[in-house]
Amino acid sequence: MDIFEPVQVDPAYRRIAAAVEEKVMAGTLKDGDPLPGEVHLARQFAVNRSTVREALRELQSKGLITRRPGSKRLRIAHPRTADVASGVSRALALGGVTFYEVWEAMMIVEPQTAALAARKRDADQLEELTQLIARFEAAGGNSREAVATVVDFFRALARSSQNEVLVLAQAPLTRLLSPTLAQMIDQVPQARTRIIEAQRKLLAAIGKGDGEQARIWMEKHIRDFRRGYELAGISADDQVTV
Amino acid sequence: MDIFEPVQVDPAYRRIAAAVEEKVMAGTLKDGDPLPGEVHLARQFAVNRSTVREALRELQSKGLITRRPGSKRLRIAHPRTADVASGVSRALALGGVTFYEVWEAMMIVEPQTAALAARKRDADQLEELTQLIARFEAAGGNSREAVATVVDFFRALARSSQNEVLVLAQAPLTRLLSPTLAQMIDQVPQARTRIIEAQRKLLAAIGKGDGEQARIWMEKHIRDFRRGYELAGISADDQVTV
DNA sequence: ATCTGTCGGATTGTCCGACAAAATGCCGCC
DNA sequence: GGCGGCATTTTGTCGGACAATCCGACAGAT
Repeated sequence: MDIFEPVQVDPAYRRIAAAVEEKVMAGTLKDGDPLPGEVHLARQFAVNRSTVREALRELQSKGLITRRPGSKRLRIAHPRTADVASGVSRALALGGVTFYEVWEAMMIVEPQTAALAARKRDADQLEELTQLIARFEAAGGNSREAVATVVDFFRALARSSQNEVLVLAQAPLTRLLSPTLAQMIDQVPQARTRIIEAQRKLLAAIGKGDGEQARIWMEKHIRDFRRGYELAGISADDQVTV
Repeated sequence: MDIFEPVQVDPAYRRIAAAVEEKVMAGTLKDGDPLPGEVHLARQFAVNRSTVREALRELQSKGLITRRPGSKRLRIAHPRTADVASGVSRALALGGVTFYEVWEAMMIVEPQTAALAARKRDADQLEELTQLIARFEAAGGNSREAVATVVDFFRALARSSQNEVLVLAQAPLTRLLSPTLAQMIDQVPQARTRIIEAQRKLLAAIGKGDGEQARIWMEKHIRDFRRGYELAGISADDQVTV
């Protein structure tokens, strides 16, 4: 009986967006290429400017086109990690994901990422990690800055794994954790020193290229997070927020 | 010297989108709630309908509002896994991620996910996995259908882990792998039987609640993928595509 | 030669009004 | 109560308009 699929007539703005997206994905339009002006596009697609603009908004929110600050021209862009990660965390938060689920995912991803990083890191990244530890120590009572540093540390570590997929997978996790992380750093006195210790051990292991040690310390580090959260009175069943 | 940050004045359509998004995230607008009509919104925001429409396109592409098929009314929606995953895979493909990176990420995520699934699965999910194996066997020479089944198997397995984060993390990976997976199934004769064997062993381990066995078999399964790709003449350094 | 002020053209952000097609709602009818 | 038909609403798209502002060029000042 179901021979016919529901016919789908996409509105013009959607097809225009799709056309541009297709050209971007195919590499015809490369990163940084300037997009023609709206009137020009409207003429090309034989469509009204308002219609083009709706298509552009869609592409813009996908991160496929962007405007350099203080400029009018739209340019082709490749979505940055931040763009995508924010979408993922939004979806997870709306999906009612609990703190435990995020933590569990981190327990799976981070230790192995650390192990990889230990094997693949280069000198620059080692240097960056070192500086981030210093920055965390310097942050002192400023919990916002402290959290930002921890997040940066995780990200730098993921980048050291030389695997862009892991960088992207990890970004939403830290983003979802950071609000409560701030809370924890404020309320649990020993949190700061434990974080520093873990980061130092991680750095040492990564510096030596000792993947197994890195993995073990990262596991402790993440486990510590959970203990810290419990001490701060945050339940594992609480839903994460953005 | 750099005392002043670049001043940013968001255009109206962006602030409107942000206003709606804020209400969604705060839970004021819940999933399924109908959105007022465009003219109504335009009056509320004291702005032209065209401006509202641009804001709506942006929200739409974020998956925060959607239209039920064959309906005119826009409704608040929570982004589904598919929405977000497509954005992630787009970003990864544009980022020039290689097949090896995706594979490596899968080697990290999937075995542990399988182990979790073995511990947490319920009867329904076990049943679903069983049927998916049957569907794969039935697919026969239809490589499109076969690939779709493999992807569904991975997804069902991730869902069995009862961890929505893992479901979301895994979706882009299989999506990026599937084009080449089809190629491989077509070209490597023994691929099909090996996949079936791995799926059966996985199902058995998960059925018994044996996490360790599930982990081991998933590891073999993923490793097999790589061998299969090599046999099909796909280099690990090839960039993935969507 | 470099910096500054100015000017015209191009482009964007926003508005207005309009219309056909499709969906929704209402109403009378069976 | 269910159903067909008509009026109303809503969306998709169009055309045109205007102020703000960015861009590039050009001339004048230091």
